Amino acid sequence: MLDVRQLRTLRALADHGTVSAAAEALYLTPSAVSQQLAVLSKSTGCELLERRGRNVVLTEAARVLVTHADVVFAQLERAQSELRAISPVPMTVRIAGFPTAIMAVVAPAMRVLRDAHPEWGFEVADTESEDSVAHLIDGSVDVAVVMAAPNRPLLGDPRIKILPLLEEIYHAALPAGHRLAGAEHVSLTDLVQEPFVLAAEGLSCHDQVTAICADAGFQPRGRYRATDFGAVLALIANGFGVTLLPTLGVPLQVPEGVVLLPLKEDWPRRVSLIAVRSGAEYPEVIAALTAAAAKLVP
Amino acid sequence: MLDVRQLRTLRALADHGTVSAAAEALYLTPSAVSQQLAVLSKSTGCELLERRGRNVVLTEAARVLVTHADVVFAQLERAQSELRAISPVPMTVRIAGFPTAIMAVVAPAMRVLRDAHPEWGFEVADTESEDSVAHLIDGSVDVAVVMAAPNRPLLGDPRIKILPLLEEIYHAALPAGHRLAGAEHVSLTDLVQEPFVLAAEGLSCHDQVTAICADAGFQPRGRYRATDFGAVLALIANGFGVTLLPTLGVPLQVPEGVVLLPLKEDWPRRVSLIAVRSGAEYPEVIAALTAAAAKLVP
DNA sequence: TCAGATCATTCAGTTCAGCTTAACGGTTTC
DNA sequence: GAAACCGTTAAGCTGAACTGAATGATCTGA
Repeated sequence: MLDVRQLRTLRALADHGTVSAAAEALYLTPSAVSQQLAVLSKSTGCELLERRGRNVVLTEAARVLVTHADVVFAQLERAQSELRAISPVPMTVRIAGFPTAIMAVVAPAMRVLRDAHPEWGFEVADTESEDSVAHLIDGSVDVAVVMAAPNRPLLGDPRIKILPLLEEIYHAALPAGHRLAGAEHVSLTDLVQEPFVLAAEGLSCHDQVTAICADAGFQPRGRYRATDFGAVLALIANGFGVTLLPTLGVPLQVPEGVVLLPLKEDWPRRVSLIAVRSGAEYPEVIAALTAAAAKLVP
Repeated sequence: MLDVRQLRTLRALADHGTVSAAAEALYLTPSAVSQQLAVLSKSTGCELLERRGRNVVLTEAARVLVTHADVVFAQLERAQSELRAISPVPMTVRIAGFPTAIMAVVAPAMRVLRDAHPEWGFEVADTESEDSVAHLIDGSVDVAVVMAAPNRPLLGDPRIKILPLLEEIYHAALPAGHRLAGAEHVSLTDLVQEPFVLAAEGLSCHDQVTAICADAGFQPRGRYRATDFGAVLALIANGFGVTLLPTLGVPLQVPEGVVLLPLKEDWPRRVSLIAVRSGAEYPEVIAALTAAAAKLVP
């Protein structure tokens, strides 16, 4: 019978592309990965790897096997998930999310869950969405709140189940005395010449704002950088520029000297998703997150 | 993550009822089984066994786990089955069947398969249906041709997939000079006083005939026993009694001195089934068996 | 064009998970 | 009440699976 450990190794190879990378992900040496796959190949009677230069690629047989393996993994998750619900050992939920989601959605949801299940343990990780999904797959996190993005291939992975969470619109944050501050709403085209206060490069908030501006046909000028929204707003309050804030980024108390106006356009939207491992779907956690999101964006 | 080997052990315990019996089935010591299940219990956080006197019984959690495990096993079978089809290593099909089925159905079907796939290997086991199913489950056989019977619980096992094969009627075999030998057909009630030539006790043919007679309200009298149909018919030809033969038991050449007459009643029927492991369904083999059966009983 | 870097595999040596053996306590049976 | 049986535990051992070093093949950049 097929060995699930070997299937897991094959899966890691499919994920990471090279034996070395798979080995690293599994905390093994390349040697061990190579040996495991050799045994698997022998036990199935199929060639699974094909050398392509100094690398290897999966054969058709290996791809078929990976597809089946994913179903097995999901079923094992499902079993474990159901047992966790039966088990007297208190459950520990490990949640990953991007910073604003944790503030606005995860934390309130966890409060509800803690009140309902005081014995549960909670772990929260503040990670960018790519990392969240990777942690989901390697099992170090159970539920992830991630942002939808076109270039996020892992969200199509069969091992991951995706559920919609919320959709945010953006607001423009302006200094109180700004020429546009009196309007009902602001158009992106109004902001072409404005100096922007942006998040640090590499953070998703930075990428999002620049992407939105790029879609609108300009590149945001901005000499000021700050890592969190509080700092960004403080800079804006003092007249250093403007920025775009997604709904979750709007703090409960808008600081003095900052005006938030909805965008005239309705297309720059930020879609957040819940991601869980297929089979291990934590229905209560999902329900709590969804409820918390519904309170913010009904 | 759950260990499939441990799940298999739990399954064996569920099958065999006791740790000792499960151990024997797995070619392990009871100690090993106990230890595996202890580890599984710890890793799930659930009690899986409950002592009941000097035995153990599965808890609810364990039963849930077994249900999930069966799905995993089937999926692993499915993967292996698909790879076998891709593999360049020639397939070996291991078929078990009861004696008459092998003669009448399995052998002709295998001939067709061998002509289509000269490189395939074949192994045939002549076993009673209970054993066939057991071998199917323990993996030592791939396809089994078995008889349906009310007291055959394993046919409801989720690890086994059942397909209809054929339905036989019975014939009465009489000596040529017998008082009933001239009739169109014979009723069971005509045979109440007749001496029967039966198969050896313990063989399914014996049980079937006595069961049919019991249903008709009498116990077959019979001092003569023989293990195979040829011998039975030879005894009948020499006037030692009568018997009931299912269609597959009717040899191509009815020996001189024996008359076969259809039964007037249509209810003593023998239903044969194909059994395969869920997931490993050998479609070509099934097709060949079904085709061979259709030739016999259109 | 060649040296150095990278990658997968092989082989020998080692380690530890998981087995067996042996001993024990509880339960049933005669 | 002794003997048989069953499951669990403890101790020790074995082999499957890992590591590490060596090899060959390939790619890259100077």
